[in-house]
Amino acid sequence: MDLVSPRGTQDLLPPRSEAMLALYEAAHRSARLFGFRYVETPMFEHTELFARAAGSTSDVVSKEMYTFLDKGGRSITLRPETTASVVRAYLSNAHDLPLPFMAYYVGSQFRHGRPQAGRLRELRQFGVEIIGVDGADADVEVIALTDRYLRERGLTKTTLFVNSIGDQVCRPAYRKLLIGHLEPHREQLCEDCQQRLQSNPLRILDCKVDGKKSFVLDAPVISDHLCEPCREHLASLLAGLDRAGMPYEHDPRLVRGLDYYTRTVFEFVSGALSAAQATVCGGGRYDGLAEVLGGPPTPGVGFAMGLDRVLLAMEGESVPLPEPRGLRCFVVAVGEAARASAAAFVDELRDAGLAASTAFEDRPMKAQMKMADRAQASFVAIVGERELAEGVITLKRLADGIQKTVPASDAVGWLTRLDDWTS
RNA sequence: GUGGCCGUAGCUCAAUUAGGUUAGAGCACCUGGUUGUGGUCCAGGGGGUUGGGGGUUCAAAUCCCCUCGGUCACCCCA
Repeated sequence: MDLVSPRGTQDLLPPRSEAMLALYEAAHRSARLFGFRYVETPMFEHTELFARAAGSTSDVVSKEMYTFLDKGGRSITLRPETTASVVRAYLSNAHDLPLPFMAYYVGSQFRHGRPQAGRLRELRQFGVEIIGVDGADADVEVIALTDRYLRERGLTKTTLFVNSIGDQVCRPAYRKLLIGHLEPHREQLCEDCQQRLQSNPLRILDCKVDGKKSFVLDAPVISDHLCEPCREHLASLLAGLDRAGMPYEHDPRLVRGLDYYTRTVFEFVSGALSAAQATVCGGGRYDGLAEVLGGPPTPGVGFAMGLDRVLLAMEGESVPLPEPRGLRCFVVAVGEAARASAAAFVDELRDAGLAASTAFEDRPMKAQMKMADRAQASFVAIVGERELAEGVITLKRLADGIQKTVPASDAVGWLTRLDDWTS
């Protein structure tokens, strides 16, 4: 039996697992701070949901999905992203949900690509969606949440890039214009871009190979060819970011792979990660998605943040990972006879809300002290024959070795009112 | 999914250059340094089918093939 986890997955163990947990907890705090409500959607969906939402030409759909037939013969896909699920869930429950619907989620996504650092087959994401608002203030709000979250994690080397990719009105027209500009140079394009000329010409602008060629640099950019409503939306977004004091770069070549994006697109890119996987968070507006899924026209905007990458970026910037709080007190029982009293004291501590633990077996005191140390306990309580005889408990603060013997009845108090230890 | 690099104890590595006796070290882990005190120090100990399979050879960690995994770039995205 091979004991390694499947390709592209990882076991998160202490202390890294606890750093990830801290990211989850912070995600909940941040989202709720902005008024988002927690949602859970299924880890798998009917394949059709993702196929319709993302567009069958996108890479995510054409080659990265974990798709299988269930025992009823249905085509099922492990979620590669969650926006489509949230919108589906919204549409099917719209009659009793408030508008705007502000939802957030935290969880795993699955994409079958070739793994490398910062690109896993099971990846953890934190995301939010605002459904039902078409004004740019909603866009500013989700960006502000991301910005705050990343800053509070201690990241300083991230840059926000924004752009507008137009809507159903101006994008097709721009697309035609762009193809017209590039068509005469077809022969000079790389193999990929010759394909993209029909499938996704906007991508050619940020192609690693062709992006620097003069006829590509001269190509028209979408932000110069937006329709009036889209132009206003972009202006309003940028004004909002300025007002909120968030630095950004307007990158007219920033594009998005999923078909449902309209108008606003944005990315937070970390300078602490290798360039190919440096996007820590991506998002944008998807005003066309609800209709694609068969619902009424419903605007939406959101982001998805890759928490595995956030963790890597923190490590890359040498941000100290949040220290998990250890035990308040490890209770050492000296001798078999003391174990019952020790167990009772542990229970008393837990009743008082203090994390406490003790050895599961009668072990030498030295070994128990070592256990306390490794449990990162702040204090050790010693319960032995002497203590039992006198009705006291010996407390030791591990950081400096200061030790006090106190009445057993007040021991919990000593471990609660830590200011008594200032001596 | 395409191409390059890599794969020795839990971790970081040595031994691979021209195949040659029981594959080493540091850190980590466990146990001791007597009778009630962790984190330091000292001593000892456990742990490796050299990712796996096949081949060449008297002999393979070392050479060849396949495979699995990691990593970097691409595709694309978080």
